[in-house]
Amino acid sequence: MSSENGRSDRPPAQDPPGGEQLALIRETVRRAKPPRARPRTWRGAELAERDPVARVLVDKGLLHLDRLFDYAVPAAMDAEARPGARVRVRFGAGERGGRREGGGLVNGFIVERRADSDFPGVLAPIAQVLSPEPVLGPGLLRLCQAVADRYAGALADVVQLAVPPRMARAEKTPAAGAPAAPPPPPRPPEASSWARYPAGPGYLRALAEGESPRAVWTALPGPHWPDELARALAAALASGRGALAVLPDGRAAARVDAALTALVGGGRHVLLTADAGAEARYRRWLAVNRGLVRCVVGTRAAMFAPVHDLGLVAIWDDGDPSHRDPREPMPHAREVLLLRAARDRCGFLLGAHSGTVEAAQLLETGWARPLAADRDAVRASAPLVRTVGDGDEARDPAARAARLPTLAWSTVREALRRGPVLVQVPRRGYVPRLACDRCREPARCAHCSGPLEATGGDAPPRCGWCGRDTPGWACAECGGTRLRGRVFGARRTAEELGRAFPSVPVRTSGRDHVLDAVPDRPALVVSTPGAEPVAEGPGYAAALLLDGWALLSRPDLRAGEEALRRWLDAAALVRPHTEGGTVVVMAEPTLRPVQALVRWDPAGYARRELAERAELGFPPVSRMAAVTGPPEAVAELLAAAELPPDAEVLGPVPLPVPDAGRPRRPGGPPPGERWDRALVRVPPGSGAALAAALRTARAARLARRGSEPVRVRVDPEDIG
DNA sequence: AGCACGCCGACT
DNA sequence: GTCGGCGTGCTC
Repeated sequence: MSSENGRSDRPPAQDPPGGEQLALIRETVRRAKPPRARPRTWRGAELAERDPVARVLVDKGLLHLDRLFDYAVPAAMDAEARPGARVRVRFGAGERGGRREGGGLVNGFIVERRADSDFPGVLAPIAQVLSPEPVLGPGLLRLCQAVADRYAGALADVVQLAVPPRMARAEKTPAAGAPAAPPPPPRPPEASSWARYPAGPGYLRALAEGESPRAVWTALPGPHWPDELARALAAALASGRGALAVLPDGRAAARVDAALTALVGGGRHVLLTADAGAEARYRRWLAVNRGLVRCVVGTRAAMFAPVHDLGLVAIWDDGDPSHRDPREPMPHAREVLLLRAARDRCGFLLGAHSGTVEAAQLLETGWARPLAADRDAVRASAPLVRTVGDGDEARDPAARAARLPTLAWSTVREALRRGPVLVQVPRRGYVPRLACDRCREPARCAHCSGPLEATGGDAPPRCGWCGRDTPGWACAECGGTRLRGRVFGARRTAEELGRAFPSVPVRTSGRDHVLDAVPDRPALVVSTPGAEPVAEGPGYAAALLLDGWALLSRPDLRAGEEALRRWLDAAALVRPHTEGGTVVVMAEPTLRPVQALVRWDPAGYARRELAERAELGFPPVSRMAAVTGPPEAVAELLAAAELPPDAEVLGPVPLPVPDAGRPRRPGGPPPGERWDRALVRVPPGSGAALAAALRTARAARLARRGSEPVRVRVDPEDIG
C-alpha cells in the first residue's frame, strides 16, 4: 500500500476478510473528520462488519458523472443503510494533505451493499441515512436505468421522476403493526360492456387466468370506458397479480378510480394524482412500494409506481400530450409502460377513442392485438358527424350574428331542445389574433408589422410585439378597415353564443375552471380541448367543433392526428345518432382527419399515417434523436459520437432565430442566437445504440468543458 | 457544475 | 521568494 496517508504500517487488529482495500477503508474512516453531529449522523467510531461499502447513486443529474460512487458504511448506520435507502454524502471534495474536506452534502440512494470497492482511492463515509425506507428497490432501479438508456438521459434524472420526495410523516406506520395486503378479489369481473368487443371477454379472461395479453383498444364512444378499464385492472388483480393504469389527467383518473372502487371495493388500489397532496401521495406510494396495495390508478408520474408482481400495465389516450413528462429526459408514459411490459412480461392495454401511429405500429408488428368493435357496433354508438367548410357562409342573420354557418347554427338550435350542447374551441382566451375581414390576410401592426391582438370588449386592437394600440387600422393588402378574429377563445365564443341563444344557460370549462359534469338539461357548454365536462344521462345532444382549420394548419407531423384525437374525445361525449346525437365540425371535408372523424375510423387513419411515416422514414417507424445547439457544438458532437453504422444524419439545419424581446422557449436558442438542429435516424433495432452513442458523446463533451450546451432529445416532438 | 491543483508572469 | 492568472481534470 503506497498511498501517502495509507498508514499500512499499523493495520487494524481483527480485520475481517477484505484485504488491503478494506484496511484502507477502515483507516480512511478512522481519520476522516466526522460531520457535524446530527441525528443518525456517523460519529466516527467503527465500520460496518458486513459489506462495509455502499454503492451510491448521487442525486446530481450531471450526465458526465452519471455513475455509482462507493462510500464507507459506519457501523452505526449498518442496519439503516440498506439498498434503496436515501442517504446524504459528501461529494465533490478534493484531497489535500491526506485529509478530506470541502464538498457539499448531496442526497443519494444506496443501490447496493458490497464487501469491497473497485475504487483505488480512499472512501468517504456516508454522512447520514435520511431514511431506511427502501424507496429505490432493485426493480424500480432497473426500470429507471432502462428509461435512462432509452432516452439517452441521466439515471439520477429519471430516479427523480420515479421516487417521490420524502414526507417523513408518511413513513410512520401505525403502531399496531404492519397491515397485511388485502386478498385478491374473490372472483374475476363480469365482461359487462366488454361484450361489445368480440375479443373483449377473452381478453379479460386471459388476464384473470394469469396470462399476459397485449392489446390496443379502440374504445367505442360513450361513457363506458372508465368501467371497462377498471374491469381489466380487476381481472389482473383476480389473478393474484398487480396492475397499473396511467391516465392523462386527474379527472380521468378519478373516473377510473370510482369505477374500480365500485367493482372491487376500497383498499385494493390507490389513486396517485397530484391533487391528493404531496404527503397523501407519498403515503399511498409507500403502500404500493411495501406491497400492501397491488393496484395503482394515476396520472403520468404513476408510470413508475413500484407495483409488485405486475400483471397488467394500461394507458388511456396515449396521444394526450400530458403523457410526456416535461422534465429531463422527457419520458413518455406509453414508452415507459412498454418497457415495463417487455421487462416484466405482463399484460399491456393501450386504450383511446382515437389512435396514435405508435399504437398502430404495435398492431402492425403483431406485438399487440386489436381490441376493437365491429363496424356495426361503431355505427350504432357514434353520433352523426357533419362538416362545414370554410366557404359555407352564414346566410340567415341570426347565424351571422353568432358567427356561425347556417348548418351549425340550426343544429345547435335544434339540439338545445333535447339536451346540452358542447362547443369545443381550440384555445382559451380572448380572440388571440386578428385578420382582415375582407381578404383574411392576418392583421399587422402599421408600425412594426407585429400581429394584432384583440384585448377584449370594445377596446382597439393592440400589437402583440410593440404593444401600440391601433385605432385607425387599414389592411395593407386590400385597404379593408374591418377586423375579424382568427381564432375565437372560449370566453368570446361563450359571449356570442349566449347572445345568439338568449334563453339557454352558457357554461364554460377551461384550464382555470374545469367542470366535471353537466346535467342532462339544455345548456351551451363551451370548452377547450381536454376540459370537456361529461354530460349526465345519454350524453350531449350535439357538439360543435369550431375552427378546425386552426388545429390542422400547424406545421406539425402530428397536427392531423392531434386534431382528430381532440375531436373524437369531444364527440365521444355525444349520444349516438340513433338517439339524435349530432356533431358539426368546422373544417374542410376533404381533409383526411375530417374524413376519419365522419367515418369514425381512427384506427384506419392511424394505419394510413403509419404507412406514410414508413415511406418517409419518420418515427416511430425509425427511431430519431434531435441534436440542437450552437452550430460548431452540434457538428463537434456528431463528429465525436460513435453512431451505429446504420445511422443517418439529417442536417444540420439552422433553427429560426427567436426575436429579441420575446420570451425564450425552454430548450430553444436564446433570443438572437443562431442554433442548428440535426436529426439522427436509425432503424428500430438500433435505437438503444443510438441513444448510448449520443449519451457517451455528450457526457465526454460536458466533462471536457462546461460551456457550449448541446441538447439531445430522443423522440423529438416538434419535427416538421 | 464546483473545486483544487499546477505551471507561468508581476510583484515585494 | 510569493501571490495569483485560469487551463485541466476529478468528484467515492
